[in-house]
Amino acid sequence: MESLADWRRSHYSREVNPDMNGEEILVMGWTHEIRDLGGIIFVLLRDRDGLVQVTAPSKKIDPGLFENLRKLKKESVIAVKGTVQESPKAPGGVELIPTDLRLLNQSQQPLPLDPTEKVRAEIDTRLDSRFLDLRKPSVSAIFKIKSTMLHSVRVFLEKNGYLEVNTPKLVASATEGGTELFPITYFEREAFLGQSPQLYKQTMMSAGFDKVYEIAPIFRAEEHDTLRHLNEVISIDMEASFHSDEDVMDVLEKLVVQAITDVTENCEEELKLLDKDLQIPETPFERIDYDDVIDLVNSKGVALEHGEDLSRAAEKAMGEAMDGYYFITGWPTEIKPFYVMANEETPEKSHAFDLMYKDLEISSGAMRVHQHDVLVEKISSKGLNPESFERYLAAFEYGMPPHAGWGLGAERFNMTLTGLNNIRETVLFPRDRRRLTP
RNA sequence: GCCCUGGUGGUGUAGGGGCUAUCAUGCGGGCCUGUCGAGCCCGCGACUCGGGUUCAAUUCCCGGCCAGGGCGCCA
Repeated sequence: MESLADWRRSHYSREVNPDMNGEEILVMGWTHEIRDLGGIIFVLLRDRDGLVQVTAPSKKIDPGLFENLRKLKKESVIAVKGTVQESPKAPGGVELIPTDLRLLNQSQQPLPLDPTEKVRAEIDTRLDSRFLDLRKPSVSAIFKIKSTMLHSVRVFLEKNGYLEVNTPKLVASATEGGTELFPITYFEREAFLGQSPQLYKQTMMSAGFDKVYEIAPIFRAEEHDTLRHLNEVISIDMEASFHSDEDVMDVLEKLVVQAITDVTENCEEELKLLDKDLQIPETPFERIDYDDVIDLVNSKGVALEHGEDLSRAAEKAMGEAMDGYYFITGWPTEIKPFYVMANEETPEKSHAFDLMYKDLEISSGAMRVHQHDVLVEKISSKGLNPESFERYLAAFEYGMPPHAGWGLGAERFNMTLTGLNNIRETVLFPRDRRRLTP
């Protein structure tokens, strides 16, 4: 093992090109593969951006260096100094003729999975050795796309006057109802992990922040065991004063289109690695009323009664009938949370909407109740106790503006960008019913 | 939580009441100067755990644990 000392990377693999012929460079990374042909050794060095071939012909390099290259193990960390050589025979038309090598850290053998992907591994094996799994270019591509998407979302919202806020994830009580919460010990009291920033972002409307967003984890203690649920996910949440449901649906579809545009422009390589042909959808997205959803689903032979949430079979039927992104509007008031505003003329219908991608719900939102007395009434009618919402309700007594907002599941959105069907793939270290490590 | 399916070298698999347990990849060693899923030769490495049936269980039965898929819950 050798020390890094004064060696510093001069180039990432992706930056090495034939125009640099003759240049002295220094690359650092992992030995992805070693092909020892006897008189010539090829070492594929991998870094965050890709691969570069180090070519060592025995006659042209120092014998000691040649022996050290021969002894390298897969996935060891190395730094290579060398001369860039333009060569039509090399991958990418360029290779590095080494002049010096430092073995910075050795990797044990055998590896718990194969980063070259010659032999595939199951998701469980992959998650157990996630650090190695993430070295695969096709896996890290998912997170480069996620990073690009999140950056795009932030830029879009900032440009549109939204303020990024951070609300507590340690909360005193079950807020919205609906989902189970994770209880935790908070000194001498019981507390919970937050299921949603909903009540806080509404409070920010009363605080006069006008337009806010938050990108943060939410926790759901449901024992679900599916390809599209996790117990910890990232929620992209926004709330805007003096906005209706229609207004924030416009914001949502513009944001989705912007993120897709940015990903197609900046993640060409990553999309190719994932074999995903990402198309920019047209706006406005199709809007379909809940009543029509019932009819459509029933016409497909799937039973669904008015007043029911969509079953999995109903979602699948919708996925077959609809193409890409679409909104479901006009949800029955009774199956939506207490903070959702009912329609003025037809109070059995609400101002709530879901954004779907084929058979996957990726976002839901609504225009909210902003009148204190109506809210108290709705909390009671849901079987909840208004007294436990005292601090939240106070914000509605001193000038709460009309407002609307939504929450977009970052991982589910990412699934639509990458074409993956297992949500676990889109989280570095997923938390599901069984998995709490690594 | 329910239903279905499965658990075989490091990884991914074939098989199946008595075998030396299949193949690929990997790993170790050897040969090889243009590999790019390099090639060739030699070698290494495995039946989820507990109980039962049986002369004999990795194989059949029961249970546990774990996993995959579906559903439910949920977003």
